[in-house]
Amino acid sequence: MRYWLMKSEPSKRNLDDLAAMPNQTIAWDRVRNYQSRNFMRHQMRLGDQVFFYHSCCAQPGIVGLAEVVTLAYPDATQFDRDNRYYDPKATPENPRWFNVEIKLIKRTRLVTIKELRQYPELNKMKILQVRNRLSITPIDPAEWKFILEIC
DNA sequence: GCCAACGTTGGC
DNA sequence: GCCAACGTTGGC
Repeated sequence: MRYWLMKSEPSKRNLDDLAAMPNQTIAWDRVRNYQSRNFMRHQMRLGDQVFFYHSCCAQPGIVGLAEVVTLAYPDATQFDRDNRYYDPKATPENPRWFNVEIKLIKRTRLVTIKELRQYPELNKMKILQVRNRLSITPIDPAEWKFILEIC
C-alpha cells in the first residue's frame, strides 16, 4: 500500500464536496499534468491512503483522510467540448488524461502547511519544497505515520 | 531536438 | 496581487 497527498483548490474541489458525494466518493479528474497523471495511472492501487490538502486559500493544509477506491480510468472531461478541461488531442481510443476515485475516510483537524514546516521529521516532504507545483505527491510511510499521529 | 515564449501554480 | 519556478508548446 502506498501513501499520497492530493492537493486541490477549495474553490474547485474541497472536502465538503467530497463529503456530500454519494458514497462520499469523488473522481479526481481534471488533472492536466503528466507527472501527476502517471502517479494515478501507474502507481495508485486500491486501498492506497490519501491526505486531502487544500491549496491556494487562506489556510492551506491537510483537511482529511481518504482512500483510493478505483484504479485510473480515462477522465471524461477531456472529451467534453464544453468543458474548460477539454483536450482536442485526446480521443476515446487514445485518451491522454486519467483519474482515480477517492473515498472519504474521515475529516482531520486542519494541519496547516505552516505547522507542517515546523516538524524536522517532515522537512523532506515534497509539498514543503519551495515552489512545488505537483498536485499529487507520494508520501513516505514514516511521514504518513507521523502526520497521522498529529492530525 | 532545441529553446524562447507563454501559461499556470500557489505560498506569501 | 506578486512573482519565482517550471511544465508545455511550437517554430525552427
